[in-house]
This record gives sequence, C-alpha cells and structure tokens, in this order.
Amino acid sequence: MTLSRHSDALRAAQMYYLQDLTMDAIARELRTSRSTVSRLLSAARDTGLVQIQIRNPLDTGPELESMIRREYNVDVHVVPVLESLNEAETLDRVAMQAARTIGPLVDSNAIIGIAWGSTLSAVSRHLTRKITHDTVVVQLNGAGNMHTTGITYASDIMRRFGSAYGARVEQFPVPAFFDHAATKTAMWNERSVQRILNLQARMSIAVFGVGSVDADYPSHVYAGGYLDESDLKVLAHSDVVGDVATVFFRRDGSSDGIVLNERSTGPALSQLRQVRRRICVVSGASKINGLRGALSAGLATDLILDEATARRLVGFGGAARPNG
Amino acid sequence: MTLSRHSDALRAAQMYYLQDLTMDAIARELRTSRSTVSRLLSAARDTGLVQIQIRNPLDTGPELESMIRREYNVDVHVVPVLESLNEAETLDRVAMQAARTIGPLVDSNAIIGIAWGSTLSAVSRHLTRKITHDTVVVQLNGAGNMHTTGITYASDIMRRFGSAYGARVEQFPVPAFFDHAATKTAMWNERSVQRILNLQARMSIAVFGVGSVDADYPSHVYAGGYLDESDLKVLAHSDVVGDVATVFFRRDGSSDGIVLNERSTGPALSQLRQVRRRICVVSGASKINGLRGALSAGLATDLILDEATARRLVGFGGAARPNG
DNA sequence: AAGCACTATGCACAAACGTGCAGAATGGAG
DNA sequence: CTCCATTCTGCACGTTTGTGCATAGTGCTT
Repeated sequence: MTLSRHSDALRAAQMYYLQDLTMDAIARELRTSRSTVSRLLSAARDTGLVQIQIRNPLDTGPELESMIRREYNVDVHVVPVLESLNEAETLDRVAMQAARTIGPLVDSNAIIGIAWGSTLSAVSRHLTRKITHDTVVVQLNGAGNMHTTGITYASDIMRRFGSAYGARVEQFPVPAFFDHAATKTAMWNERSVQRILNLQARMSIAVFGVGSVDADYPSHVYAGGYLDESDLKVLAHSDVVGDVATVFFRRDGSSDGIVLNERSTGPALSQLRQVRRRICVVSGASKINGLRGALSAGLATDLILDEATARRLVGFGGAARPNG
Repeated sequence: MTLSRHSDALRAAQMYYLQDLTMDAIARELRTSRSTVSRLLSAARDTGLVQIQIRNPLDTGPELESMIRREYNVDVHVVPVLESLNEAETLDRVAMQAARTIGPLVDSNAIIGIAWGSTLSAVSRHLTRKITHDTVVVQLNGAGNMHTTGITYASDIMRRFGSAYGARVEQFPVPAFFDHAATKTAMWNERSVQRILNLQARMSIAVFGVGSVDADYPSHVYAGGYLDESDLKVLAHSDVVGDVATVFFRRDGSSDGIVLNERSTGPALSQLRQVRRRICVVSGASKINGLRGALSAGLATDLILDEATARRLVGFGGAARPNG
C-alpha cells in the first residue's frame, strides 16, 4: 500500500538526512533491504519530501554574482557549466538548476504565471514534485499562430508545472498575437478571458525566458511563424532588442510606442513588474541583448543564467573564471 | 586561500545537488581530485551552504503526528528512533534532528532565546553552521545556583549557538532563582539586566526543553541544587508538573499563584507566548507530564520529540508504530 | 631566508550506494 | 477462485563516495 510506503519514505529521509544514519542502518530499522531504502530515499527526493537548497551568502559569493546583483538589482544565480558544452547541454543544465531553484519558492496558494518557449520547456522537464494546495498555474500569453494553435506545445509546459506542484492549470487559449488590435480589445472584455487576466493580475510568481531579436538561434517568436514580414520590419525600426512573453522592449527597457505590443497577448511590462517574484531564466550568451533590455526594464527579481552569459553581461568577454 | 575554496565549494554544491553530476565529473571541471570535491561538499554541508529540509505534507503525514497536531495545535516533528536505544542515544538522535530542523528557521536579524539544560546542551552539540547577520542569541534564564555560577555550563550552550550562526551572544549572569523576590525586583531595574530583558521581549525564536517533576532522571533544576527542601515541598503542594526555563506551571498550563516563579529569572509564560516561533525539544517519555503542561499552556509552536514520547502523548502506550 | 605550524591535496583502500534483473507480492477483472 | 498485469523486493554487481595517511603547499615568525 502506498500510504505506508510514503510514511516509510518520510522516516527514512529523516534518518538519512537529519540523523546521518547509513542506508544499511535504516534498512534494519525499517525491516527491509538496503536497496529498498535507497529507492525510498530517491522517491522522497522526487516527490519533494526532501528539499535541498543552496544558499550562498550574498556577500561572500563569487565576484561575478555580486557585480550583476549590484548593477541590475536582481537576485542572481549563476549556473556553473563547462565551457565546452554545446548550446543544448548548457540549456539542460541551466534548466535543471532553475527548476530546483524555483521549487522552494513555490508555496501553497501561489498563483504562478508561466511563459512558453524553449527555455521554459526545458525547465518544465526538470521540475521536482512538491505537494501544495490551491496553487494555480496560469499561462502568461497566448501561443497560437497562423499555422498551429500552439496548444500542445505550450500546454505541455503548463501541464508539467501543474503536475509537479499539484496545481490547477489555467491555459490561455488565444493566439500569441492578434491580427488586429481591435480583436484584442474585444476579447479582453470577454468574461472567459477576463478570468485569466484576473488570475494574472494576482500572480505571486512569474517564470519566463527572454527572446532576443539577434540570438544565434532566434526564439520561437521570431522564427516560428508568429510574425510576418512587415511585423519584423516594424520591430527592426523601433529598436526592439527582445521580448518577454511576447511583449517587446528596447535596450533601455522602454516599450512605449511599440505598436506590436497592442496586438500581443502577454502581460504589459508594468503589470509584470507588480509581481512579487519574477524569475527570468536565460541560457546562451547570444541572448545577451534581449536580456539587457529585460533587466533595464526591471522585469526580473531573480535571474538564473549560465556562466558564459553572466560574464558577457558584466563586460569581461570569455576569460577564465574569476576566482575570488 | 580560503576564498577561492569557498567559491569552489559553492560551485561544487550546485553541480552536485542541483545538477546531479558525480563528484568525478565535478573534479574534472574544477581541475582537482575527486577526494577534494568530496571534502568540498562536506564543508558546504557543514557551513550551511547546502540546506536540506524535510517537509512532510501535513495531511499525508503519519497518524501520530496529525493527532498531536490537532490536539495541541503545534507543528510537530516526531523523530523516528529505534525503541531499543537507551536514554542517552535517543537524546542524541532527537538533538541532532532538532538542530537540523532549527537551522532553516534561523535568519538574519533574528533574536534567538535559548534555555539551558541537558536537552539544549545536546542540541547545541549538533548545530550546523549557517551564516547570518546581526543575529543575537540571548539566554532565557539565569543559571547560577548555590554551588556554582552555572556560567560555564550554560555559556557553553550559548557559545555553540552563537558560533553556529555567527551571532552575538548575550548571557544572563544571574542565578536561576533569587532567594528573595525583592532582589529580583531590584535587579530587574538595573540597566544591564534590562538590556537582556529588552532583547528577550523582542525574541523571534525561542528554543527550550521541558522539566518534569516526576521524570526518571529529574532535570537539572530539580536535582542540581537550585532549589532547597522547602522550595520542593511548596512545588509539590501547588500541583506543579514541570517547568520551561525555570518557570513552573500546572498540568492545565496555569501558573498563577506559584510563588516560586516570583523568584525565577525565566520569562513569564505570557511573555514567552508572544514569541513568534517557540520550539520545544523533548526526549524521553518520562517527561510526559511536564510536556502536557507546557502544551496546555500553549508554550510551543513547534514540538520536536521522539517517537515513544509522542505515542505516550496521544495515549496509546507502547504498541507497534502505527503505519498509516 | 629559514624554520615552523598548519592546512590542503592526492592516493589507495574500504565503505556506502544505485540499479538491472528475476522472482514474489499485490490488486483487480472475469 | 484463478488469472493476468502491475508493482514491489532482494540479490548481485559495478559505480560512487568517505577517509587515513604520507606529501606538498601556505603563511607567519624569527
């Protein structure tokens, strides 16, 4: 029966992590085999029963982190990754650490806003379970485009977040961009849409990546058929450097007068800034310009990024890691 | 140099605990030996860089815990210990788990009130370091008696708490009990004493054990020469079941009219109840009566105790552990 | 500059741990 | 009750990790 198993896992976790007993000793106490204890513990970790947190004292942390922290006023987590790793492997490592960093921040009664994109997809694959109550996961921006409804892609991400935290999932079934601003206005008055907007307005946590117009591998948004020729041309002329949840901004963080935003379904930057905890995950140094804009706009309270990007962010190119 | 070592420890901890790499892989990345990584990680754990927490979802927890939780309205942590262990070993295990449970609760700017006694002594020996700022550890009650100033004993406990959290330590250099209530009144007006009282009034965390008059091995208070014959006789006649920080109470939690309290240096129960987080650590089923009184008095918000005592607390004697 | 006390490192070995696999236990469905 | 599908268990093996010891490094004193 699964209930006694859960209870055994709890006992085992306490004895292993809090009392420093060996699995062997625990096995004897629980009258089972050592392998079972090993599996109980691994289950305890997977289900979020055991929470492992790394807290680096802000002031003794590495040079790099404190520079970013000071300059942009965000809580920064630099993910150490071997330089030789390729883009995909780096993303995987960053996503894993991001997932585990987010975990402890999620609490019962939270309303978690989630964007979509390759970064969030990767993060969603690494979430560890954590049992919470009355938590809601709400989609930040629509995912439909001219070719697909985008539903499966975005909803996979949402679903994974939902099941990791035992949360209700609220999708946002609209396209990423409307063709006409008027449609958006109309839709925004629909009660079904307003329910989502209302949830967004009450978010306690938001998680998003950034898009950068000049990234080596452009984000979904710039490549995936969400925007047409003329849209891209307009973007280029308005000095846009990137986006968060399909809302665009310039290098200095401003977004006024960017017409495309009037057709976008993402939350206005001013609204995003209201959210208590805003977690930005970035992997890949080529997103640097988008990231700079997002930070200038004050969109993030927490920034999780790989080491190479962190170094580019503060200026020194690709030198060896500064060690103290 | 210790600074680069700290930074390496942080990197290693992130890679090991957050990215699931093996120590071998980390060693290669850090250009050092695997053994060094093993030691870095162990240092990271010892210095509180890595925080491991066990959170059992309140509603799926073992029967025993939820019964206590409901009945006494405290956050309870039952420490699983083998029944065959003797008193001392049990205390050690409970103390270890208590120390690690307290760790995550301590934060910068906290004012931590600490009682003294064999339980707290044991706990103090198992604390894991955690770097905080402007934290203060303050002694809850005096420790002097007719034979000794009690300074070394109590101050060892205090010192260990202080160094674990990098906190300032504020001793309370008075006897446990004054001979005359008038002396207490006088002393309480001294500015040196008021500084301590003032700190106590602003405590955010208090940690204490309980004394029980009928315990198998009576607490220091009842055995250590703190009270004389007539004191003990008076206690017996006022239905006192136990004490917290040398303040006495009856089984129903009341303490009015217990004259000895007028000479005691511990915080009034009403004052203790003001503290946000009040952690009571108990090991040994013979303290059950003192514990019942303390809980009735609402002295604890968190209770950490061994399994046998927990079972006695809810009534069923020493049966096999209930397993869901 | 030399000496000294202390700490950090790598090696090698032993202890502890994770996991594929085959068999046992469990829980429905007929 | 019997069958089947699924889950759980212990074993055995290979991998990963902790640690005593000898050596190398570091910083402080004279």
